[in-house]
Amino acid sequence: MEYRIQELEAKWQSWWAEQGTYKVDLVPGRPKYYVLDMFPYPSGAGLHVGHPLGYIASDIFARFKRMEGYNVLHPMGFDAFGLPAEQYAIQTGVHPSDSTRDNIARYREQLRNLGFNYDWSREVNTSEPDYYKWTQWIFIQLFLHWYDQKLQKARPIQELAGHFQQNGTNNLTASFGEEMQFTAEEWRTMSNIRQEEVLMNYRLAYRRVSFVNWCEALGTVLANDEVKDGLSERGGFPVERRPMLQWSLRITAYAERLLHDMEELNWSDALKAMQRNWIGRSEGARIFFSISDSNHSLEVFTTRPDTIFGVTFMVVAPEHDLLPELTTPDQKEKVEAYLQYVNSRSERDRMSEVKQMTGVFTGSYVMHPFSGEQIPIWTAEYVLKDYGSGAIMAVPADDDRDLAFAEMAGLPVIDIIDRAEWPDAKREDKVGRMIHSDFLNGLLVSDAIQLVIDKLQEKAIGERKINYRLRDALFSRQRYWGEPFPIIFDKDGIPHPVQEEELPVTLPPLDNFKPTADGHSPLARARDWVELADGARRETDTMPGYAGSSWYFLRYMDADNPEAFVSREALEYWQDVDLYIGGTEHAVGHLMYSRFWHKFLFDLGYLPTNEPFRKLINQGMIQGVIESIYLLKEKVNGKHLFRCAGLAEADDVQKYIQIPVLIDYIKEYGTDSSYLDLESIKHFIDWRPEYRDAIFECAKGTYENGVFTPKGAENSPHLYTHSEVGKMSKSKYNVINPDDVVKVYGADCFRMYEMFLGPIEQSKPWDTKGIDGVSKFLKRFWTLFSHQDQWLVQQTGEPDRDSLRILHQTIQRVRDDINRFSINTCVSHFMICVNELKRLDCHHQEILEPLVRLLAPFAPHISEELWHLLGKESSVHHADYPEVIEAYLVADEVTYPVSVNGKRRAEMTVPTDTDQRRLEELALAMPEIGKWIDGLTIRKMIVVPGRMINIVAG
RNA sequence: GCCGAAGUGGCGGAACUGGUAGACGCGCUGGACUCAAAAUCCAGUGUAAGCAAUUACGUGCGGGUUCGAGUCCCGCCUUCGGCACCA
Repeated sequence: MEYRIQELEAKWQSWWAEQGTYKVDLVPGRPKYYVLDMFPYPSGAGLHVGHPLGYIASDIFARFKRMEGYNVLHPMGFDAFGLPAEQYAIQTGVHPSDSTRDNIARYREQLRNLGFNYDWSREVNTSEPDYYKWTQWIFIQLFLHWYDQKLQKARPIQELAGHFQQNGTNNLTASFGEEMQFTAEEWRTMSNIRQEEVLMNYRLAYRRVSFVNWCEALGTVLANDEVKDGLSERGGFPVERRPMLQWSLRITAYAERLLHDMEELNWSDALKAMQRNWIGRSEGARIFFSISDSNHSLEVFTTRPDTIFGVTFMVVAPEHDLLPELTTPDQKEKVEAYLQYVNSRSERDRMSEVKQMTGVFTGSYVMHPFSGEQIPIWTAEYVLKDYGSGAIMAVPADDDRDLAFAEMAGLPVIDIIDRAEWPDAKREDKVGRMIHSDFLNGLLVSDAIQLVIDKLQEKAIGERKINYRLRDALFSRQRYWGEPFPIIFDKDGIPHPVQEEELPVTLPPLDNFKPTADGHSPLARARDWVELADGARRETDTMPGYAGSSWYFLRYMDADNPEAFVSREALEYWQDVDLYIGGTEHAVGHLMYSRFWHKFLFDLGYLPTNEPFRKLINQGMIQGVIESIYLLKEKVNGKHLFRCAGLAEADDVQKYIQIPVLIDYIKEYGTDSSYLDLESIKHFIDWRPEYRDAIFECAKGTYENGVFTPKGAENSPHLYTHSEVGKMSKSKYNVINPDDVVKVYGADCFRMYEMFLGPIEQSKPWDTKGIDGVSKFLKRFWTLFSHQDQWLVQQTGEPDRDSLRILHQTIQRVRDDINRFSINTCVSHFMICVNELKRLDCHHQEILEPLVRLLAPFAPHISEELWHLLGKESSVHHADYPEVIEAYLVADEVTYPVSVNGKRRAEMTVPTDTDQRRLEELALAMPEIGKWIDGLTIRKMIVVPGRMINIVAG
């Protein structure tokens, strides 16, 4: 029997599918285990070798858990709504649902090729109406609820209306957008429209005006990272910040729980730190400064109320609501000019440019609450509208930015903290004694903070407050390929949720996917769909990419249920995700939104758990090498000129641009000396015909119009390319498809090789240098069973003790390493085991049979084949995990390193049960040791049983 | 700038709680088989000196703790990833 990889892998993949080997059902009484992968966006480029890294690890773990006796849920699906399909549709006219369907088919095939144990009967696709019906349903629930901070729980909006009816805003503990105060009487006399507006201020899904990066030329809203220097990254068109009425989700209501509940999760500290920083909780006070010559007051948030006597100016954000009112006629021109400047800058620009302070005086003043002094109000872009109250009290003596601003604007600085007693303290340490601070003088900072807040409270102009950096999530997109909102506006413009029976609200068919000229979603083109009876209209925005991915892990539990997003029965059994593996790029966004939705559904009583993912592992990225050649920016005699990397770098790289080359054409790809030869230049020209007439120059000569003119005796050019490590992406032409690797080496080999590359958390560029080692290992493993046409497995007699020891040692090591997700070292253990068994010429059934089971999670195909060749009928993947028999692990002898003063000088092999005193005697008696301790006094002997012996002499 | 992760042979990496640094694999060198090659098998392979036994040095750099440090502590350097001028 030969090891025919391709044949054998295809055979078992079909068999597993026919047998439903990986299908799972609820089995009451059997312990569950849920292993989840972050589902992919099915892009046109197909799956590349980076995707499977995490999938292989989770596949191994899921199989391992199943063999240990767990009922394992291990599903896969597709995050199928998204911008690329829509852009492809705009370019080619292919409907996003068609391209998405094709891409998914390809992904599914590629995943199948790798032998993953997904239960495909549970596949989800976020772009299918059966799925997004429930995304819409969850949105409606968010719309119909508000958050009660006192009960720390979402509650139905009717209960809030009831509260208003009875008490107005008295004793209200709701999360809200803007602060409101009214009596029950006032509520009752409000118009219906006004009441709806008020309720909108409290709903968990609500509409508000948000500033977006609007690009007129592209007719669309851009994300922060799509904007560079006030211009769109694509095309370089101007971008302005424009207010738009859009849907948002009140994730801020859950800030405290999102922060607090993280403690119990089995996530890395680094990841928790990222989420913690994102939420950004800070304790401080809100203070109201009364504005001179006005009956308004200016609210600020500060973490340092103790520094109130150091305030020398106030700053409001350029978008602050009160700014127009604060601006005096003689400052109007300056303020407006400044606003125009600010508008041209994206949020990212405003945040990244630290050095240069800008801002203008508004002309108004506030009154200091204690000294009564007049303090000027400025506006400056370093104060952000969405953080705190959008205004600060500036204390240049104790804040670097305020100081920089004061220096720029020529404003005074008042020292208020004496740190003489804490010479090493920095500002952020919050220590010191107050000076120049009236009633605070001499107090410690911490005491002063409390005293100031108390005084402010007495005067009713301030209070303690906890502030979060976290902002509400913008939930509207002006796009086609996303979930439509299940919302209808009546003729008064009041939004109403669609009746549950009418869900899903499906996307209307369209053939033009461009946004409308006035910036509305392409859905606005579908007049018949938008316009309803009685002047009612549908919402035309769609939901963002993270809508469908915020709850998909729940749908897998009960993927086809038409009655509910998931049945109670399935939830009671599967509970939550035990292990979630995915990339760090989703560390904040996706995980935060999922946790928020999960908690919300928990509040409504739909879920039994309040956190979705118990344990999380971030896999590293497998990067690619981007290969490019240097093109001289200036044409030479009207022709393009490409130069070898060596020549261009010796010249001046600024004069060149880099043109990426499809890596298939590169010789010695991924090495320092990757290059193009004659043949590859021809390929390149066929691929990019616009460079047909270009000149290619390298040290060996020049290529032009199909002719190579050598400088010396060479007959081929050797055009060195520029190589850099980066993301694998279609646009860099460096995608490596796992199918190609599988075709040559087989899926088992590919899987084990990716694991063998190193720890899963680590990022590394793809390279196949070591893959032969893994391939050889699998072949050697096979030869333990069969060589040429001979079946070697021996069924009679007892295996020898050495073989048994090796087997059980391997079982123990592999099991322990899987448990700590050290999968790369598992592969090494297997290699060592096979090497040893080969050396011992062991072919015994009692050794090989458990070994097949042990290898099954890693190399499922070869294991299944050998398992059946051993005469088994059912799948190896349903077999029990092999057990370690401790008795076999004990070796008869141990080898001790013997050190003198910590340096290893000799080795000593003794029976395992040698006692400590005897070990000391033997070590001291060794001739190799004698010469090192000669003439010295033995001060101490250190013996670590089973590990080492150290003689301390001096 | 801040936060996070990491620096170990020619390369990927191993060393779980402080205990033989370099497991395992690639590559390389030599040998066996072969007309030859591939494949396979055997041996060697951190650096330097030495015929050798052996010795010295060696985990980014500089200190420290310890019988003993890749691992712990202090100070630096470099690379990668993330980001918030957060009041």
